[in-house]
Amino acid sequence: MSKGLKRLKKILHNEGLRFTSQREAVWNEIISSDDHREADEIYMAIRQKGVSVSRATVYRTIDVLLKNNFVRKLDLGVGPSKFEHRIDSHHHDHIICIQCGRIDEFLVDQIEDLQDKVAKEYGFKLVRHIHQLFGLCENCQ
Amino acid sequence: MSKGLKRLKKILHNEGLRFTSQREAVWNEIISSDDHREADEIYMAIRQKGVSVSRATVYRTIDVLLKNNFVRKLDLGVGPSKFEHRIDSHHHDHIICIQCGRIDEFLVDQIEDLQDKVAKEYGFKLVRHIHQLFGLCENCQ
DNA sequence: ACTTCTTTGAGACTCAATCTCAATAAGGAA
DNA sequence: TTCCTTATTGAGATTGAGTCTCAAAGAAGT
Repeated sequence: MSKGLKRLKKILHNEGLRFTSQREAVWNEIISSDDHREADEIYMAIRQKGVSVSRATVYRTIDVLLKNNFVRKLDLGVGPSKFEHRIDSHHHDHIICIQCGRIDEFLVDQIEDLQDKVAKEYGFKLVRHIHQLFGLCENCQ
Repeated sequence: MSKGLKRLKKILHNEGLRFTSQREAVWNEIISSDDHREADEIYMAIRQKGVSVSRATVYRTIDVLLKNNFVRKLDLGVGPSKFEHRIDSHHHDHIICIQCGRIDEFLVDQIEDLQDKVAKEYGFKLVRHIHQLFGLCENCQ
Protein backbone atom coordinates (compact mmCIF):
# COMPACT_ATOMS: atom_id res chain seq x y z
CA MET A 1 0.00 0.00 0.00
CA SER A 2 1.31 3.44 -0.92
CA LYS A 3 2.34 5.91 1.72
CA GLY A 4 -0.48 8.23 0.61
CA LEU A 5 -3.12 5.60 1.05
CA LYS A 6 -1.90 4.79 4.55
CA ARG A 7 -2.22 8.47 5.33
CA LEU A 8 -5.82 8.54 4.12
CA LYS A 9 -6.71 5.48 6.18
CA LYS A 10 -5.15 7.06 9.21
CA ILE A 11 -7.20 10.23 8.76
CA LEU A 12 -10.40 8.26 8.34
CA HIS A 13 -9.59 6.08 11.33
CA ASN A 14 -8.90 9.12 13.51
CA GLU A 15 -12.23 10.60 12.51
CA GLY A 16 -14.08 7.33 13.06
CA LEU A 17 -14.94 7.16 9.36
CA ARG A 18 -14.92 4.21 6.97
CA PHE A 19 -12.53 3.65 4.12
CA THR A 20 -14.49 3.61 0.86
CA SER A 21 -13.60 3.46 -2.80
CA GLN A 22 -15.12 6.89 -3.33
CA ARG A 23 -12.99 8.48 -0.64
CA GLU A 24 -9.95 6.76 -2.04
CA ALA A 25 -10.74 8.06 -5.53
CA VAL A 26 -11.13 11.65 -4.31
CA TRP A 27 -7.91 11.41 -2.36
CA ASN A 28 -6.00 9.98 -5.32
CA GLU A 29 -7.33 12.62 -7.65
CA ILE A 30 -6.43 15.46 -5.31
CA ILE A 31 -2.87 14.33 -4.65
CA SER A 32 -2.29 13.59 -8.34
CA SER A 33 -1.99 17.25 -9.28
CA ASP A 34 -0.44 20.41 -7.87
CA ASP A 35 -3.02 22.60 -9.57
CA HIS A 36 -5.67 24.72 -7.89
CA ARG A 37 -8.87 23.02 -9.00
CA GLU A 38 -12.55 23.45 -8.25
CA ALA A 39 -14.63 20.66 -6.76
CA ASP A 40 -16.38 20.08 -10.06
CA GLU A 41 -13.09 19.66 -11.93
CA ILE A 42 -12.03 17.05 -9.40
CA TYR A 43 -15.43 15.37 -9.73
CA MET A 44 -15.19 15.28 -13.53
CA ALA A 45 -11.62 14.00 -13.49
CA ILE A 46 -12.60 11.08 -11.26
CA ARG A 47 -15.54 10.13 -13.50
CA GLN A 48 -13.29 10.46 -16.55
CA LYS A 49 -11.23 7.67 -15.05
CA GLY A 50 -14.30 5.49 -14.85
CA VAL A 51 -14.81 5.70 -11.10
CA SER A 52 -18.39 6.33 -10.02
CA VAL A 53 -18.76 9.12 -7.51
CA SER A 54 -21.23 11.91 -6.84
CA ARG A 55 -20.68 15.61 -6.39
CA ALA A 56 -22.00 15.36 -2.84
CA THR A 57 -19.36 12.78 -1.96
CA VAL A 58 -16.60 14.87 -3.51
CA TYR A 59 -17.61 17.86 -1.38
CA ARG A 60 -17.99 15.70 1.70
CA THR A 61 -14.59 14.08 1.26
CA ILE A 62 -12.91 17.42 0.64
CA ASP A 63 -14.44 18.64 3.91
CA VAL A 64 -12.82 15.76 5.78
CA LEU A 65 -9.46 16.45 4.17
CA LEU A 66 -9.82 20.17 4.89
CA LYS A 67 -10.49 19.53 8.55
CA ASN A 68 -7.37 17.40 8.72
CA ASN A 69 -5.20 19.92 6.90
CA PHE A 70 -4.46 17.75 3.89
CA VAL A 71 -6.21 20.15 1.58
CA ARG A 72 -6.29 23.93 1.41
CA LYS A 73 -9.34 25.84 0.23
CA LEU A 74 -8.88 28.88 -1.97
CA ASP A 75 -11.82 31.28 -2.10
CA LEU A 76 -11.20 33.89 -4.78
CA GLY A 77 -14.40 35.80 -4.12
CA VAL A 78 -15.81 34.99 -7.53
CA GLY A 79 -16.80 31.61 -8.91
CA PRO A 80 -16.43 28.32 -7.09
CA SER A 81 -13.69 27.72 -4.52
CA LYS A 82 -10.49 26.00 -5.57
CA PHE A 83 -8.59 23.30 -3.74
CA GLU A 84 -4.97 22.20 -3.57
CA HIS A 85 -3.39 19.34 -1.62
CA ARG A 86 -0.85 20.05 1.10
CA ILE A 87 1.38 17.02 0.72
CA ASP A 88 5.05 17.99 0.86
CA SER A 89 4.01 21.62 0.61
CA HIS A 90 4.62 24.48 2.98
CA HIS A 91 2.37 27.37 3.82
CA HIS A 92 2.08 29.99 1.13
CA ASP A 93 -0.26 32.70 -0.07
CA HIS A 94 -1.43 33.49 -3.58
CA ILE A 95 -1.01 36.10 -6.28
CA ILE A 96 -3.74 35.85 -8.91
CA CYS A 97 -4.04 37.31 -12.41
CA ILE A 98 -7.49 38.87 -12.79
CA GLN A 99 -7.25 38.50 -16.56
CA CYS A 100 -6.11 34.94 -17.27
CA GLY A 101 -6.65 33.32 -13.87
CA ARG A 102 -3.03 32.32 -13.40
CA ILE A 103 -2.25 31.61 -9.76
CA ASP A 104 1.24 31.82 -8.31
CA GLU A 105 2.30 31.11 -4.76
CA PHE A 106 4.41 33.31 -2.53
CA LEU A 107 5.75 33.26 0.98
CA VAL A 108 7.38 36.15 2.82
CA ASP A 109 8.44 35.31 6.35
CA GLN A 110 8.49 38.96 7.25
CA ILE A 111 4.81 39.32 6.37
CA GLU A 112 3.96 36.25 8.44
CA ASP A 113 5.80 37.76 11.40
CA LEU A 114 4.04 41.10 10.99
CA GLN A 115 0.69 39.31 10.95
CA ASP A 116 1.49 37.69 14.27
CA LYS A 117 2.42 41.10 15.60
CA VAL A 118 -0.88 42.61 14.45
CA ALA A 119 -2.86 39.77 16.05
CA LYS A 120 -1.01 40.21 19.33
CA GLU A 121 -1.55 43.95 19.23
CA TYR A 122 -5.32 43.48 18.86
CA GLY A 123 -5.44 40.71 21.48
CA PHE A 124 -6.38 38.04 18.95
CA LYS A 125 -5.29 34.42 18.98
CA LEU A 126 -4.57 33.86 15.28
CA VAL A 127 -6.14 30.76 13.67
CA ARG A 128 -5.68 31.32 9.95
CA HIS A 129 -5.35 34.06 7.41
CA ILE A 130 -6.12 34.90 3.81
CA HIS A 131 -3.66 36.94 1.83
CA GLN A 132 -4.35 37.27 -1.87
CA LEU A 133 -2.79 39.72 -4.31
CA PHE A 134 -4.83 40.44 -7.43
CA GLY A 135 -3.37 42.01 -10.53
CA LEU A 136 -2.22 41.53 -14.09
CA CYS A 137 0.52 39.02 -14.78
CA GLU A 138 3.34 39.80 -17.20
CA ASN A 139 1.44 38.23 -20.11
CA CYS A 140 -1.73 40.22 -19.53
CA GLN A 141 -0.42 43.75 -19.10
CA MET B 1 -27.29 70.41 -0.27
CA SER B 2 -24.87 68.42 1.86
CA LYS B 3 -21.34 67.75 0.73
CA GLY B 4 -22.13 64.02 0.61
CA LEU B 5 -25.08 64.48 -1.67
CA LYS B 6 -23.03 66.59 -4.06
CA ARG B 7 -20.54 63.77 -4.17
CA LEU B 8 -23.23 61.22 -5.06
CA LYS B 9 -24.58 63.46 -7.81
CA LYS B 10 -21.08 63.86 -9.18
CA ILE B 11 -20.57 60.07 -9.29
CA LEU B 12 -23.89 59.54 -11.02
CA HIS B 13 -23.19 62.31 -13.49
CA ASN B 14 -19.78 60.88 -14.33
CA GLU B 15 -21.35 57.51 -14.97
CA GLY B 16 -24.17 59.00 -17.03
CA LEU B 17 -26.71 57.82 -14.46
CA ARG B 18 -29.75 59.57 -13.06
CA PHE B 19 -30.20 60.87 -9.56
CA THR B 20 -33.07 58.98 -7.91
CA SER B 21 -34.55 58.86 -4.44
CA GLN B 22 -33.60 55.20 -4.13
CA ARG B 23 -29.97 55.85 -4.92
CA GLU B 24 -29.97 58.74 -2.49
CA ALA B 25 -31.45 56.50 0.22
CA VAL B 26 -28.83 53.79 -0.30
CA TRP B 27 -26.06 56.38 -0.26
CA ASN B 28 -27.38 57.99 2.94
CA GLU B 29 -27.73 54.67 4.66
CA ILE B 30 -24.23 53.56 3.76
CA ILE B 31 -22.50 56.75 4.87
CA SER B 32 -24.55 56.88 8.08
CA SER B 33 -22.58 54.09 9.73
CA ASP B 34 -18.99 52.95 10.01
CA ASP B 35 -20.04 49.33 10.47
CA HIS B 36 -19.39 46.47 8.11
CA ARG B 37 -22.91 45.55 6.99
CA GLU B 38 -24.41 43.11 4.53
CA ALA B 39 -26.57 44.28 1.64
CA ASP B 40 -29.67 42.94 3.33
CA GLU B 41 -28.98 44.87 6.52
CA ILE B 42 -28.67 48.04 4.49
CA TYR B 43 -31.86 47.17 2.64
CA MET B 44 -33.76 46.56 5.88
CA ALA B 45 -32.44 49.74 7.48
CA ILE B 46 -33.68 51.83 4.57
CA ARG B 47 -37.14 50.26 4.67
CA GLN B 48 -37.20 50.74 8.45
CA LYS B 49 -36.95 54.44 7.77
CA GLY B 50 -40.01 54.23 5.57
CA VAL B 51 -38.22 54.60 2.25
CA SER B 52 -39.36 52.18 -0.43
CA VAL B 53 -36.56 50.38 -2.19
CA SER B 54 -35.92 46.89 -3.50
CA ARG B 55 -33.07 44.50 -2.86
CA ALA B 56 -32.14 44.64 -6.53
CA THR B 57 -31.72 48.40 -6.37
CA VAL B 58 -29.62 48.17 -3.22
CA TYR B 59 -27.26 45.73 -4.94
CA ARG B 60 -27.21 47.81 -8.11
CA THR B 61 -26.44 51.01 -6.25
CA ILE B 62 -23.72 49.37 -4.20
CA ASP B 63 -22.15 48.22 -7.47
CA VAL B 64 -22.01 51.79 -8.72
CA LEU B 65 -20.45 52.96 -5.47
CA LEU B 66 -17.98 50.08 -5.53
CA LYS B 67 -16.87 50.93 -9.03
CA ASN B 68 -16.25 54.50 -7.92
CA ASN B 69 -14.36 53.54 -4.78
CA PHE B 70 -16.84 54.99 -2.34
CA VAL B 71 -17.58 51.60 -0.88
CA ARG B 72 -15.37 48.64 -0.04
CA LYS B 73 -16.61 45.06 -0.30
CA LEU B 74 -15.60 42.56 2.35
CA ASP B 75 -15.90 38.89 1.39
CA LEU B 76 -15.34 36.74 4.46
CA GLY B 77 -15.67 33.45 2.61
CA VAL B 78 -18.78 32.49 4.53
CA GLY B 79 -22.16 34.19 4.47
CA PRO B 80 -23.02 37.29 2.50
CA SER B 81 -20.46 39.98 1.69
CA LYS B 82 -20.21 43.01 3.91
CA PHE B 83 -19.82 46.62 2.86
CA GLU B 84 -18.30 49.71 4.42
CA HIS B 85 -18.13 53.26 3.08
CA ARG B 86 -14.78 54.86 2.33
CA ILE B 87 -15.56 58.45 3.22
CA ASP B 88 -12.72 59.99 5.24
CA SER B 89 -11.21 56.54 5.58
CA HIS B 90 -7.84 55.25 4.52
CA HIS B 91 -6.92 51.85 3.20
CA HIS B 92 -6.89 49.11 5.81
CA ASP B 93 -7.22 45.36 6.12
CA HIS B 94 -9.26 43.33 8.57
CA ILE B 95 -8.82 41.04 11.54
CA ILE B 96 -11.96 39.00 12.23
CA CYS B 97 -13.07 36.99 15.25
CA ILE B 98 -14.34 33.60 14.05
CA GLN B 99 -16.40 33.24 17.23
CA CYS B 100 -18.30 36.52 17.69
CA GLY B 101 -17.82 38.11 14.28
CA ARG B 102 -16.08 41.20 15.60
CA ILE B 103 -14.16 42.98 12.86
CA ASP B 104 -11.21 45.27 13.54
CA GLU B 105 -9.17 47.20 11.03
CA PHE B 106 -5.42 47.29 10.74
CA LEU B 107 -2.81 48.87 8.53
CA VAL B 108 0.89 48.05 8.45
CA ASP B 109 2.84 50.08 5.92
CA GLN B 110 5.60 47.52 5.96
CA ILE B 111 3.20 44.78 4.81
CA GLU B 112 1.91 47.01 2.04
CA ASP B 113 5.46 47.61 0.86
CA LEU B 114 6.27 43.90 0.96
CA GLN B 115 3.19 43.17 -1.14
CA ASP B 116 4.40 45.59 -3.79
CA LYS B 117 7.74 43.85 -3.70
CA VAL B 118 6.13 40.42 -4.18
CA ALA B 119 4.08 41.67 -7.12
CA LYS B 120 7.16 43.15 -8.75
CA GLU B 121 9.08 39.96 -8.20
CA TYR B 122 6.41 37.92 -9.97
CA GLY B 123 6.01 40.45 -12.76
CA PHE B 124 2.48 41.39 -11.71
CA LYS B 125 0.89 44.82 -11.91
CA LEU B 126 -0.98 44.95 -8.60
CA VAL B 127 -4.64 46.01 -8.73
CA ARG B 128 -5.98 45.11 -5.31
CA HIS B 129 -5.45 42.72 -2.46
CA ILE B 130 -7.27 40.88 0.27
CA HIS B 131 -5.61 40.43 3.61
CA GLN B 132 -7.74 39.00 6.39
CA LEU B 133 -6.60 37.59 9.72
CA PHE B 134 -9.00 35.15 11.37
CA GLY B 135 -8.79 34.22 15.01
CA LEU B 136 -10.29 34.56 18.45
CA CYS B 137 -10.59 38.01 19.97
CA GLU B 138 -9.74 38.65 23.61
CA ASN B 139 -13.35 38.07 24.70
CA CYS B 140 -13.67 34.73 22.93
CA GLN B 141 -10.50 32.93 23.98
C1' DA C 1 -46.14 69.50 -20.85
C1' DC C 2 -44.03 66.34 -23.89
C1' DT C 3 -40.81 62.95 -25.10
C1' DT C 4 -37.15 59.88 -24.59
C1' DC C 5 -34.73 56.80 -22.29
C1' DT C 6 -33.23 55.20 -17.65
C1' DT C 7 -34.60 53.14 -13.39
C1' DT C 8 -37.32 50.48 -10.49
C1' DG C 9 -39.26 46.28 -8.33
C1' DA C 10 -41.50 41.73 -7.83
C1' DG C 11 -40.36 37.68 -8.63
C1' DA C 12 -37.96 34.36 -11.58
C1' DC C 13 -33.51 32.63 -12.13
C1' DT C 14 -28.48 31.15 -11.40
C1' DC C 15 -25.14 28.44 -9.41
C1' DA C 16 -22.14 26.68 -5.80
C1' DA C 17 -22.82 24.12 -2.09
C1' DT C 18 -25.55 21.49 1.25
C1' DC C 19 -29.21 18.44 2.63
C1' DT C 20 -32.48 14.35 2.38
C1' DC C 21 -33.38 9.71 2.75
C1' DA C 22 -33.79 5.21 0.78
C1' DA C 23 -30.58 1.90 -0.99
C1' DT C 24 -25.94 0.18 -0.56
C1' DA C 25 -21.76 -1.22 1.54
C1' DA C 26 -18.05 -1.35 5.26
C1' DG C 27 -16.22 -3.85 8.87
C1' DG C 28 -16.64 -6.08 13.34
C1' DA C 29 -18.58 -10.32 15.53
C1' DA C 30 -19.12 -15.11 15.70
C1' DT D 1 -18.12 -16.80 5.57
C1' DT D 2 -22.32 -14.92 6.96
C1' DC D 3 -24.72 -11.84 9.73
C1' DC D 4 -25.65 -7.44 11.67
C1' DT D 5 -25.20 -2.80 12.76
C1' DT D 6 -24.30 1.53 11.32
C1' DA D 7 -21.98 4.69 8.10
C1' DT D 8 -21.95 6.06 3.31
C1' DT D 9 -23.57 7.00 -1.09
C1' DG D 10 -26.15 9.40 -4.76
C1' DA D 11 -30.01 11.49 -7.32
C1' DG D 12 -32.32 15.07 -6.85
C1' DA D 13 -34.36 18.65 -3.83
C1' DT D 14 -33.10 22.64 -1.32
C1' DT D 15 -30.68 26.76 0.19
C1' DG D 16 -29.16 31.37 -0.20
C1' DA D 17 -26.58 35.26 -2.06
C1' DG D 18 -26.73 37.64 -5.87
C1' DT D 19 -28.37 38.71 -10.72
C1' DC D 20 -31.70 39.17 -14.37
C1' DT D 21 -36.25 40.30 -16.66
C1' DC D 22 -39.48 43.35 -18.36
C1' DA D 23 -43.49 46.15 -17.84
C1' DA D 24 -44.58 50.27 -15.28
C1' DA D 25 -42.84 54.48 -13.22
C1' DG D 26 -40.04 58.41 -13.29
C1' DA D 27 -35.89 61.62 -14.42
C1' DA D 28 -34.41 65.32 -17.18
C1' DG D 29 -33.79 67.72 -21.46
C1' DT D 30 -36.66 70.43 -24.91
